[in-house]
Amino acid sequence: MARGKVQMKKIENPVHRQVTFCKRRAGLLKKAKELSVLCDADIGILIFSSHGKLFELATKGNMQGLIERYMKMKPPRVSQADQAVETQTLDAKKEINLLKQEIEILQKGLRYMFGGGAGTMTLDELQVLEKHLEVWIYHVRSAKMDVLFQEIQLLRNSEGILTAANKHLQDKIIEENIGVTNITPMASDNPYPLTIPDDDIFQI
Amino acid sequence: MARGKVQMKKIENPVHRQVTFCKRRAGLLKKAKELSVLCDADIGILIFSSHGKLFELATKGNMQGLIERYMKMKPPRVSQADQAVETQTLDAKKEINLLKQEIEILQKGLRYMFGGGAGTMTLDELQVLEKHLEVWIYHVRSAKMDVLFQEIQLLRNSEGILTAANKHLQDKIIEENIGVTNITPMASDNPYPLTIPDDDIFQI
DNA sequence: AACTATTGATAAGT
DNA sequence: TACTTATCAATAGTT
Repeated sequence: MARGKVQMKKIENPVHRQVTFCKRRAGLLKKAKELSVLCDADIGILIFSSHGKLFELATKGNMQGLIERYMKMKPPRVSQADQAVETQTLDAKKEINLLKQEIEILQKGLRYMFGGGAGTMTLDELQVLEKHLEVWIYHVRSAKMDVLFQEIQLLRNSEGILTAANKHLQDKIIEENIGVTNITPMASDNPYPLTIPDDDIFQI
Repeated sequence: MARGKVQMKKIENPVHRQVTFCKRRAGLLKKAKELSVLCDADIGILIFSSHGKLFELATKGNMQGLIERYMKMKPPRVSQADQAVETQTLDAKKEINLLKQEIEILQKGLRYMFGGGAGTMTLDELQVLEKHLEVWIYHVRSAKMDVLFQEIQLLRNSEGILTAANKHLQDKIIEENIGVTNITPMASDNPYPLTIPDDDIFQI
């Protein structure tokens, strides 16, 4: 280069080094672009400055594509993350297969239970299976109804207790109003508490 | 450069282009090494020739490390492959959950049947089971209908053949009655045989 | 692949 | 930071 050759070693003067870095970096990228155009090559350049700043060039498309292409050609090292994902996917597939098998078994069991034969069922078998299913669904609906009735019963019980408690309270209030006419009535108290009352509610 | 400037466009002559590619590639890599040494930079270069051949340079350590460093600094875009894997994993997880739920319900259904309706299922679970059973029964009924329609079709075909055969027989009888008046008519024979007639039925 | 005329890059100075 | 310029390096075309 101009005004004296340069020693092939790190430039010690930081200012000088920074200037050279800028100049030569620009030159390198220019050369790369030229090579890409003249020879129809696809070139990617990554430059990390000594301070960790990144400069990049990708002559065609994007750096990502270039890196992926590079990875495809040199896939020896598999990153931990990739391995983890791979393992995860394999595990998932295994689990899916196991679950499917389990379902298959359960379904076969059910079919067997209901007298249905293997895959292709005859009209009679279908008839039987339908009957069984109808029975089953009837039971399920019954169970559902039971649950609903239980809840209704519970609510009714609660209602009864609450109503009784309320009545008791109202009586108390009337009583007090008769005894001491100047006392403010408590009618504005919530007569329907939202919780089931404790036993001591009757000892007010 | 020497002996005339070059146009900044792809060199058409393949031989010429190949030579230039070699020369300039060497020059580019040399410049990169110089920059790396002089300015303490970490540089990676990927060059794919127009024929897809890969040339690479990593001034410090290896290209993998450089790429990983690059990825850390620019992680915004997710590659298609990654996205696909991600989707796959999610799908797998979804499928697993669905299968698990199905198994759960089937198992509970079985238990319910065997236990004669022990009240171990919640209202929601009963609801789901009922839905499943409805779907199942729907499928069974569809299968049944398929079988029935097939049989009807078969019967209709048979009916056509039998009707034709019957007509033929009746014609034969009328014919014979005209020829020999004393022969007893065969009109009392069952005009609709229950089996599909053999070919020789026409040779009576 | 080697040569060399010429262009391009750039180190140092401003 | 940008411009200048002397000098060196890269290389296009040729052998």
